[in-house]
Amino acid sequence: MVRIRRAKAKSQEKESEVNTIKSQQILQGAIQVFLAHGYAGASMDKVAVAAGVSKATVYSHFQDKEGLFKALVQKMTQQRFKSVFGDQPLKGEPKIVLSKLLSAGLEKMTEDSEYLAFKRMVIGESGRFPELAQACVIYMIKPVFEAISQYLTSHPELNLPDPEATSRIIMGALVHYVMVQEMLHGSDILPMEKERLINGLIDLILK
Amino acid sequence: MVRIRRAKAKSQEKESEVNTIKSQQILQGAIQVFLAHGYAGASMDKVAVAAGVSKATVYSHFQDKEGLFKALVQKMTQQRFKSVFGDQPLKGEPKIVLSKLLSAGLEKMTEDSEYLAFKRMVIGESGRFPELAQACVIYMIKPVFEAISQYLTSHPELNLPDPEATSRIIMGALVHYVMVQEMLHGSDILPMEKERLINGLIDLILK
DNA sequence: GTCTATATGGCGATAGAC
DNA sequence: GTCTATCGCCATATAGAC
Repeated sequence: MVRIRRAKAKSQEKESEVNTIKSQQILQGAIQVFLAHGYAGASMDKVAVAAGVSKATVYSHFQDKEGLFKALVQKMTQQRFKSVFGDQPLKGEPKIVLSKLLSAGLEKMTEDSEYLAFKRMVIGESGRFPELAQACVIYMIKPVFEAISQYLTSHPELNLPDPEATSRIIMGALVHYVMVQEMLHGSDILPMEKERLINGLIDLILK
Repeated sequence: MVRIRRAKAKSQEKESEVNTIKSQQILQGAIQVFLAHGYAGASMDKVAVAAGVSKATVYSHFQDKEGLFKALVQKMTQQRFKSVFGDQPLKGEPKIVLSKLLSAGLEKMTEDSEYLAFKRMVIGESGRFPELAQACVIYMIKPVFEAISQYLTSHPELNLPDPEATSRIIMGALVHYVMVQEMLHGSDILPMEKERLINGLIDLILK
């Protein structure tokens, strides 16, 4: 896993070519393979086939397997945030805004199987690739946390003693629900309608 | 990954020998290796070395790599539940009981690095081993959910319209907190004291 | 730049000695 | 039952032709 590099290795890619069509084509193939098999289970042969190029071409665009993996994760983390949260500024009456926001978020997370596979992989590899896990926190989790916190803080009529803690609770409830129902395949074992979770949350907040 | 078995393969182990000292010794070595490297990254050679036996001995106790992995996960899921939840029947004044329960649970989860590694692995492999993920739901998540639900339900003075949803919210807040701070190494990026989360939760519930 | 072909090594699994 | 030795395969990574 950890490997010696020539001194002064240039971050992880060949820099000048990161955004060529071929590079994107390879990354696209790599996404399929890594999401399906995980880091260790993904082979550079499969990536090459999925991308429609030869294995040597993969190595000419990315330094090695680890570099390809890191480029892949960084790319996905950044392109994910846009879709999870619309660019809505979060304004309006709390009960309605929260209700819409939470159900939209839940729907997005449960429907999007690529998102599920991505989260699985990042969590699974978070012990061996801590920087990638942190990138996920910075680019996906933190922005959502800050948006919700800001909204809650700007509504003092909610009487929340700690809006940031509340924001964490909201995110936790949603993400954990998706984790149990979808990622861990628990929907038959511990069934619960999405609406119950959302209403339960809103009740607690507005009560 | 999926492999053909002789017809009538006996579940996954050699049954009569599951609880021999050698089997436990092998499982102990396997735990170290699988938790450190994940399923695909773990090799039977490493397991044999970690267990202090030869590779052939590993194969004489477990049918193959997949069988060993499944035995390992089942063993860990079951031995975990005891420790996460003391056998306390959850009685007493809500504010105190909840406060103690939540902080004890958080402490256990954040401190126990083996628990973190185990969750990482189960989630990471949940796409390729759905039955193992479900075992985790049945033996670890469901009992906790039911204990909390039962406690909340038995305290109608809390005025909770949906104690089961509330139970989910509590678990979600705690588990997600641990996931962000510890598993994803986010404690420097999104810092928050445990007490703030717990107090935030209790405020919402008792409010 | 991209290919085919290959080197080098580790992997899962088993045979056969004891 | 447990070991050592080995088989056959697939992995990462690169050399060299075009």
